[in-house]
Amino acid sequence: MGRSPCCDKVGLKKGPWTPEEDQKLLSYIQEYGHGSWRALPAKAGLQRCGKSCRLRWTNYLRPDIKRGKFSLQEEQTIIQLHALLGNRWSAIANHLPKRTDNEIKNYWNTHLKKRLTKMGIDPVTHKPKHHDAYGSGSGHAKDAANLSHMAQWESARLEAEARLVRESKQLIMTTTNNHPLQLQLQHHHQLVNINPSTQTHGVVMTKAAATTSSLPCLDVLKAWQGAWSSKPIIRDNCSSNTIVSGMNMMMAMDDLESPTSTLNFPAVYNATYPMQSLNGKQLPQFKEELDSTMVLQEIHAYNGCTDESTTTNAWFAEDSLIRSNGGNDGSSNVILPAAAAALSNIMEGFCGTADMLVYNSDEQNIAAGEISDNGGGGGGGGDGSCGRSGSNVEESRSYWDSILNLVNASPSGSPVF
DNA sequence: AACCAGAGCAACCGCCCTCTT
DNA sequence: GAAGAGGGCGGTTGCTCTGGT
Repeated sequence: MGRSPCCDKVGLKKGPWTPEEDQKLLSYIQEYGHGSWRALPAKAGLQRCGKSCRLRWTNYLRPDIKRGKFSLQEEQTIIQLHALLGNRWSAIANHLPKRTDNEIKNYWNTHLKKRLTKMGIDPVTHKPKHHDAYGSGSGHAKDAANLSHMAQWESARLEAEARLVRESKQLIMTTTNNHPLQLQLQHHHQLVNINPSTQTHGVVMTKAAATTSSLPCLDVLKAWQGAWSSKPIIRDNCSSNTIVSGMNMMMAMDDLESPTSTLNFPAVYNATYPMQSLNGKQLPQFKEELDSTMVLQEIHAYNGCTDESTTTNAWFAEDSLIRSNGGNDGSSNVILPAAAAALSNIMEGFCGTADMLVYNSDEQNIAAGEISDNGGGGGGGGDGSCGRSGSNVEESRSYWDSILNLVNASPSGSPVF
């Protein structure tokens, strides 16, 4: 395809905009709207290409733009969303009212990236640069500090991912069934069972005996396995196949890697995800694949599933799902990368890898180190050994409240949440 | 006061996607 | 279905500002 740049016409001005040009553009758009950007410059009497006009408008002249220093909350939000979304600045900008993607991108590159680097956190992966900060041998104060910082960032990421999963679930719920969702994760030779249908409260994870199950949609899962050749096993109680998914979900299990922080989903998905083609159809780009409904459709198409209620399996590790679904306890049956990712992080918290925040049932009441235990021994995360101090809990709670409020207030058409 | 280096940011470039014909 | 137009997006560039010497 390809086409020539819109600015290659001779005589078109480039470079910084003058106040006069700004005024012309502003006046024209206020009176007529921008309409076709390509046609706009001539109509507005500007010697600029349409693209330049559009950029000037969207990044600078638009009346609903807030300029100036970023607040602490905005910074935190950017970091959180960057951990989740990577360099998808426009998506991030959707959650920062009145900020442009360009501004956020610049701010990230000039401030936040450096700050994270100074903290010993890789700004790309949002992980500590020296991995053994996780290790048991990190008795040094430096490592402890890193761990603390890292836990904060990881918590941020967890929150965002969980949010994403919730939204995905809400989409899918419109198309699904009433089958209870039950999910088991093998963790260090023990199964962790998540069964929202039997729990009304909190993230419930119980260790259970290993079972064998079968699953109609095994092929899809095998594809996942190929993509992520790590060890974890995911079982689905609704059927009887053992599903082996190397999904990054499992990274949390043994090597404590986590998904989205280490890898941007889009990049990973597009570059290495072997399930690029389902039934000869391309899976949606990750940009859109957050629209889980589309993924659901693709997977159904691939599996030839005619009955959504019985053929696929949903992973919903997010608290709102797991907490009482009331009569709506149906699992939507699709494997969502985001869901798995979030689950991995919940598991990560469950395993007590850091003083991690873990969701409780009330999304506005996130407690540090708390996790509901379905009577089976919730593991290290809930024993308080890795919890924050009380004041820090409050601080974190407050922080998350603000973030969640922000995300909740996100535009409905947001491509992310 | 002059010079230099680094930071900050507006704007450009080019790729990609979607929509229209 | 193919091709082109329009626009969005992320990466990069280069100018300006600021602080240090």
